[in-house]
Amino acid sequence: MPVIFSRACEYALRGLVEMARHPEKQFWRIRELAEQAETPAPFLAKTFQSLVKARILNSSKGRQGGFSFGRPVDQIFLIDIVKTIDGTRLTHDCALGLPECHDDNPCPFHDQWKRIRVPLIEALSEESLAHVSKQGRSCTDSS
Amino acid sequence: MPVIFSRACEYALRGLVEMARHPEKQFWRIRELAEQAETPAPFLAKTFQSLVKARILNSSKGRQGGFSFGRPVDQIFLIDIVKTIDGTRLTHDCALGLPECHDDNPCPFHDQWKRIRVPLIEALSEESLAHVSKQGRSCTDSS
DNA sequence: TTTAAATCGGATAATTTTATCCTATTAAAG
DNA sequence: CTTTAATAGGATAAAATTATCCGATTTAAA
Repeated sequence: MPVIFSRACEYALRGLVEMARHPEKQFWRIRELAEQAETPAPFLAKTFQSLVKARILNSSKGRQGGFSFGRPVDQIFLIDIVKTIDGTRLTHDCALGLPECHDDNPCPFHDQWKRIRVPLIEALSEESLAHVSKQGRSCTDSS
Repeated sequence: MPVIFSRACEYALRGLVEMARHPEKQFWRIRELAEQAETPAPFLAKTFQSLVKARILNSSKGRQGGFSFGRPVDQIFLIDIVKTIDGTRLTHDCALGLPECHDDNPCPFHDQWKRIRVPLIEALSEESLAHVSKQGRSCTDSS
């Protein structure tokens, strides 16, 4: 198991950050991007289809085609990407897997998880691709 | 995918909480416990083997056998259970899946994830089974 | 007009996780 | 001593996720 995001989501985030780090590039071909982000190209391609449907990315077929952002990177937030690919499990579901767990019928870990989940949602909602892409290092940067 | 713990870990936590809620019971048979915790019995049994190895549980074979706690429930912390079953991925690994990501070579999401992960580790380290089992409701309680 | 190069999307394969099964071992009850 | 009932652990099955493949479609260059 991955850490908190699915592999698909990890790969998408890595790819999108890589794109955001190179604003001079208009269109990214999936194979080049996958190489930079160190992700399996066909899997990243599949995942990007969802992001196109969600209007986070534009795609253009044919020669000179590729992917570009659907809107400015300071208007794309991590929560948009995570929800598109992983859905709402991280933001809505019970940490112990109990479907009937809600605020008015809490599982034993409900309050503790809520204290973690709420700041996590806030962080994902506030962090734009523009900001995140300026943090840390690129996958393929030498340390 | 589950939320943050693996299914195995979700089931273990639910089973252990159920046990802790009934201190009058000396030994739990796996089938009865699985029923109470609403988990698949053979899978819970497998998972409990790890907890026995980790000395969190005792087991006793044969007639009248079953599982009991390896130490007082106020000395068993959620982090012990999570680490036994899910290992250190939640506490150690990079949220973007990059193996080379560390404090001195951070991925773009490293700091944000750290701000979530550290309180999560603290919560898991401070919450004993004794405390958690007094929170919320049992799986099979009616609301 | 033809060719080359890109995504799209359905099908399939591989891997991991989840779930079950069965025999062996153990211990208490009869 | 035999039977019964429990866990241990290896083998297997099922399901979900991850990964790949290939033909169809699209677009620009030759």
